[in-house]
Parts: sequence; C-alpha cells; structure tokens
Amino acid sequence: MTFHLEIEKMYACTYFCLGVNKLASRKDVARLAGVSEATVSRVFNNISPLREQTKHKVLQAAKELNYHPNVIAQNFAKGKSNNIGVIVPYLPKVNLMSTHYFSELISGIGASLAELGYGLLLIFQTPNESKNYVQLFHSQRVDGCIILGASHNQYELEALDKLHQLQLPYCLINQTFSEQHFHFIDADHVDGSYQATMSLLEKGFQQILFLNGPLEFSNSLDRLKGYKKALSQKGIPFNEKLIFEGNYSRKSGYKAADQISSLLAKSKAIISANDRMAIGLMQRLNELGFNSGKDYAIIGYDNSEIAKMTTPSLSSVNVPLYEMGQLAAEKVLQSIRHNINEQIMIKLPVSLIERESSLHVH
Amino acid sequence: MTFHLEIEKMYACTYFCLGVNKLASRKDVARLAGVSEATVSRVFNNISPLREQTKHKVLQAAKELNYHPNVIAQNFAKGKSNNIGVIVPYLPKVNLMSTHYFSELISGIGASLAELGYGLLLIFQTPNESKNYVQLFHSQRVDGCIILGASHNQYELEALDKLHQLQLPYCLINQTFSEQHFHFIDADHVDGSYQATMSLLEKGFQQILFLNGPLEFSNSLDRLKGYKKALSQKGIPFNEKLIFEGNYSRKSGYKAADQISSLLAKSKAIISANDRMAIGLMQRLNELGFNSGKDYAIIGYDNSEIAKMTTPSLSSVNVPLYEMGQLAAEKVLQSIRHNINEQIMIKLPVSLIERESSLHVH
DNA sequence: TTAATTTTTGTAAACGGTTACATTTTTGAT
DNA sequence: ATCAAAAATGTAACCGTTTACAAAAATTAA
Repeated sequence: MTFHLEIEKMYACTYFCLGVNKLASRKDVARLAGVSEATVSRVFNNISPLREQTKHKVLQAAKELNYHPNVIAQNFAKGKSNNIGVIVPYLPKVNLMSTHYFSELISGIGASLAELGYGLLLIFQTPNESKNYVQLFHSQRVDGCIILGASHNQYELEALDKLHQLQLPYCLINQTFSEQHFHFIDADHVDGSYQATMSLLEKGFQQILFLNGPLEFSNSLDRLKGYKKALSQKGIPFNEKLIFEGNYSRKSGYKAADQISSLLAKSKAIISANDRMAIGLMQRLNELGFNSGKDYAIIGYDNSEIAKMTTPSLSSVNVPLYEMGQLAAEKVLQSIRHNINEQIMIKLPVSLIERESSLHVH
Repeated sequence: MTFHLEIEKMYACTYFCLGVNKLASRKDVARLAGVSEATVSRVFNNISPLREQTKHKVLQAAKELNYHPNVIAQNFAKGKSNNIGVIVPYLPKVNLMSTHYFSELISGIGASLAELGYGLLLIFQTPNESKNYVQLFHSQRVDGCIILGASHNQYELEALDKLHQLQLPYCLINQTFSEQHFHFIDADHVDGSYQATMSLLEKGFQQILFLNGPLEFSNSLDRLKGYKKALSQKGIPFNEKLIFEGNYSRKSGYKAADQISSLLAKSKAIISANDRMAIGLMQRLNELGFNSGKDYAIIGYDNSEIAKMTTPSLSSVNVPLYEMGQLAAEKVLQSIRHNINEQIMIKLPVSLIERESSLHVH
C-alpha cells in the first residue's frame, strides 16, 4: 500500500522532471491510475457506469499530473470546433465597432455562449469585399455564426444565400432582407419610430422633421415606415421635404443641421435615426442659436450611453441589444445542438424613453 | 485522357451525391488527383519542391470537391490552437469600463491578429472570482492571451504569477503591477495627468481639484503621481482636500459634484480621471448653477467619443488604445512564433487634447 | 456452486491532418 | 549510355481524444 503510493509519487516526479515542456496526456493519467485510457475519458466526460473507487483513482492521478484534457484533440475527435463565429464589420481606423451597439450585442452573445460552454470567435470582416461564410464552416473553424452589421449588397446576399441553402446554423442581427427568408433577430424599428413620431404628434407638433440613415440598411427603411404610419394615423400628409439623410455618424448630423435649421421656424420637432446624429445636429443647431429642449423638441434612437450625458438629456428609443445578442446565440446553439433548422425570425419590442429634450417644449 | 476525365467527373459526382453531409477530406482529393495525401498537404502548405503540373492537378481536384483543409485537424496535428484569448471583465448588465475603451483595444488586437492569421477568442471573465489563466493554455484552447482590465487583487495576482512562472505568452494591457514584473503594455498616465495639470496651472489656476478613480487600478495611482509632479514643479503644495474619488462611472461623477461645488468659489479648475465622470460632474454642476467652460475649467481623460459630443466640448487626454491593442498582440505573437520570452514593458505616450471646456475660462 | 445478468472496464479503430524518412523520378555531367 | 546528385513524390508514424464493441468482473437468482 505504502509502496504503491511511493511508486506513484516517483512516477509523478519522474514525469515532471523529464517532461517539463510536455503536458500530461490522458495516457499518462491512465498509466498512473492503473486503468485504461478509455476509463480516463469516461471519468472526464462523466459517462454513466463507473465505480466510485475508479473515478477517485483517476481524478487523483489527473490532479497529480496536472492533467487537463486537450481541447483541440477533443474537438478534433468530435468533429466540432465548439466555437461560434461572430462577424463584425471592420474598417481600419474607422470605428464601426466602437458604438454602444456592438458592445451590447457582443456582451449578450457572450453571455449565452458561456452558459453552454461555447467559445466566441470574433471575426473582423472588411465590408464590401467578397465574403465566404461557408468556408468558415467547411474548415470547421466554427460550428455556427452570428453576423452583425450586414449590409445590403451583392456580395453579402450571395454569401448569405449559400449559407442558408446549406442549412448551416447562422443568424443575422439587426438587418432584415425583406425579399429573402434569412434567419434574423431584429428589433421592431417600425414601432420604434412610430412611437417617437406619435409622442411628438400628441404633444401638438404638426410638422416633424426626420433625419434618417442610409436606406441600404433595413433599419432605416423600417424607421421611415413607422414615421409614415404615425402621420397617416393622425391624418397628416407625408411631406418629402421634411426628410433628411445622414450616415449615422455625428458629423453627418452636424452637417444636416444647416438645412434643417431653415425649417425650424415652422417645424419645432425632430426625430433622428440614432443618437449620434441627434447629438451632432443639436451641437450645430446650438451654434446657430437654437436650443434643444427649449426651441425645439428632439428624439434620438438607440438609447445609448450618451443620451443621458447630453444637456438637456436626450429622449431616445431604447433597443434591447443585449437581449437580441443573447437570443441570437441561443437560437443558433439550439439549431446546432438539436440539429434542427427552423426559421428564425424574431422582432423584439422597443420603447421610447422620454427625457428633457422632448418634454418641455412649448 | 478523355476517359480519365470522365472518371474523375463521375467520381466527383458520386462523391457529391452520396456524401451530402460529409465534407471532402484530403484523402478524397488525393484519390481524385491521383497523388498521395502528403502531396496534397504540400500543395496546400506551399512546401517547396513541387511540379507545377502536380500542383495544378491537386488544386483542380480540390476545387472540384470543394475541399477546404480542416482547421481543427491542422491545429491538432500541429499542437497549436492558432487562437489568442482576449480576456475581458464581465458583469452581466453592468458596463464596467467604457465601451470605447474595450472596442478600441479589441479592434487593435484584432487587426494585428488577422494579419498573421490568428483567431481572436473573446473570453468573458467574472471579476473577483478565482481565475485560472494557465488552464486556458493547458487545455490548448489558446496559444497566448491578452488580459484587459485586470484589477489588483489576490486572485488576479496568483493567476498572473503562475502564468508568468511558466513563461506562457501573455500580455496585460493598462494595468501595471509595480512590485511585479509582469508583461504589460500601458500608456503613460503619469505624463497624461501631468500634462493636464500643467496646462491648467499655466493658465493661472492655482488650486486644481482632482476627481480620481479607485486606487486599486495602477492607472489611478499614476494619474495622482502626475498631478503631484506638476504641482511640485510649480512649487505648489499638495493639498489632500482637493482630491476626490469616484469609480469611473458617470454617476460617481454626478455624486461628487455636491462636495466639489462648495470649493468652486476658490478653485476654478477640475481634472477628472476619465470622461464619464467628468460628464456626470458637469451635469450636476450645471444643475447647481455652474457652467463648465465658463465658470470653471475641466479636463477629462480618455478622449472618448463623448468628449466631442458635450456642450461645451470636453478637453481630454488622448490614450492610444488602438495602438496599445495592436502592440500587445504583436508582442504576444512574437513570443509565440519565435519562442522567445523577453520582458514586455511598454508605455505609450499620451497627449492632451484641448477643447472648449478648458480654453476660455477667465 | 453455477449460470445468467448486469455492471464495469479494456481494446482498437477512427478523426484529418503534418512531417521525417524512404523511394522514385528527373536532370545534368561525363 | 551511365551514374551521381537533385528534385519530386510516396509511406507511415504520430498528435490526444471519442466511442463502438469486446471482454472481464461483479452481482443476482436458482
């Protein structure tokens, strides 16, 4: 008994001394524990029939050798990478990623993945370049993927179409290709801008200026739809001249201000398709002598951190980005684990958060 | 010849028809191309001596079978995961550090990794929990790692120490453990707050209020050091009573305002250890009747996006986060690829960006 | 005690590449 | 034409798991 223990220790020591750079493998554990390699495997995978004694022996040996199963080998044997790819658009030095938007989404995705032991492989993709999502799967780099910030162009469409044809587990976030049938999680942006518009209309504003984003994003189209819906519901005719387009950057809002300011005499309410443009707009309007929350009402979109930080604070439409990320991950994992392929097509509700910028005007 | 081609096509077709779910392996390509498996490997790895003709045959076959090397198998054979782990602190629903901060760093890291074909595995870590970075390596999940937002506690120290002892390739960003010798990339925060303080002193302000972050972050200590350095250089005695502490959140800045406002009669200049606290502070002070950029000067830190978005715009110390991320990744990859282990210990320069909040006061 | 079960453990074949070494083919010099 | 050297290709061991199947051990029932 004592002797046996001594041998074990000697073995462990020898091993440690000789193989400084080499990690202990399952084989070593098996030898030290005096069982077969399969048994070690069983212990670590908790596969049913196992004598308590054997289990203990193995775990003891594993501990002594500081053994950790080699994840690569495991994945290889199982033919799964155990990773989910998250594709984010990337342009060097232009920070698409830096918005509130991506951080929230990725946190949500990360939370769901971690729960089920999946890794999150962050993949930066240069926009407007030929894409090949399928290859990610073929090379088994990922078992599924989540695509953020897809835009509506030919390359994207083709790449997505292949992905879909082959029934690979994927999900888009925040981009709907209306004519297609891709899997997506989105927020109800029609309703978001409907709520914003309605809230202003009900405060008595008759003409509402709308600074939208580029129409290549389905989001922008949705927001326009909501805006129109509210108008028509109140019996107010749609006026093309009240619509402006930026590119979701602060600067584009700043630039739009000059045009917009000339209409502020008549229209004292503005909706912006995101917070950053709203802020640029407010800054320039301020320079031109118009004070938000006083001379005009304004509502942003996204409810990003900055909305609370402006003076006056900015009313905004809250989008449940974190939850969208979570949900996307859950859905993708579901279709991987249960090997099903049902259509993912979800729109989460949004809500208007009113702050000073739209509350006390007139 | 023609016959041979036909057979190839039949084979490809048969393969395709029978093995819908099965991907082509190297073996299949070898068979179709009529060469050995090793040769296929050579073609794909571009290993030197190869007849052009053979190469072509193989590539042709690969194309026909839509073959892509299995990355997991490759990694397994090489004993490398080909991934770098990026560890970010994570608390559900609480945004620990500004998103700006992480996005910039991660973009920088991603750019460097992508260049050398490494994957970025994003790993969320609950703070104040026992950590085991070494296991990431033992299980071969990553070949190296970069740790963001480490804090100065027992668990962290122990985990980092093991990592360092075993000479595993890692790098900390933005946290220096002065008494240790860990690998790190940081920005020169002593100089950053020195610059900020100096700029205010030279404008004639005598008493400068300082809203710092928690001292468990080396950053905060550094900033205090820079502040003191500037004072002593100007022969002004350090006054404990001018120092306040927040936790880097907007709210903590907001809260600090009440205390700070009572000193604003005498001291008309404030330095905040980050932009968010500066903004909270400005908001509350504004409510109390003090206007930044007019009644008092204020300088933030980080030069985040928001600094440009406030009114008046916020002076701030710019930190080259993107470059820090890039550099950290480069250094870690270097030590992996060349199997060296030299000390990483770099501080990048920062610079004060002056805006309205500190320019035209008195 | 023995046979039939059931439980536990061992054996060995995949998984899809890499790579050292052996072998064959080509090339060039004589 | 012959042979040596160089270039191209083939052979087979190995990486560390999983897992179907076989075998052994323990348990139960007769």
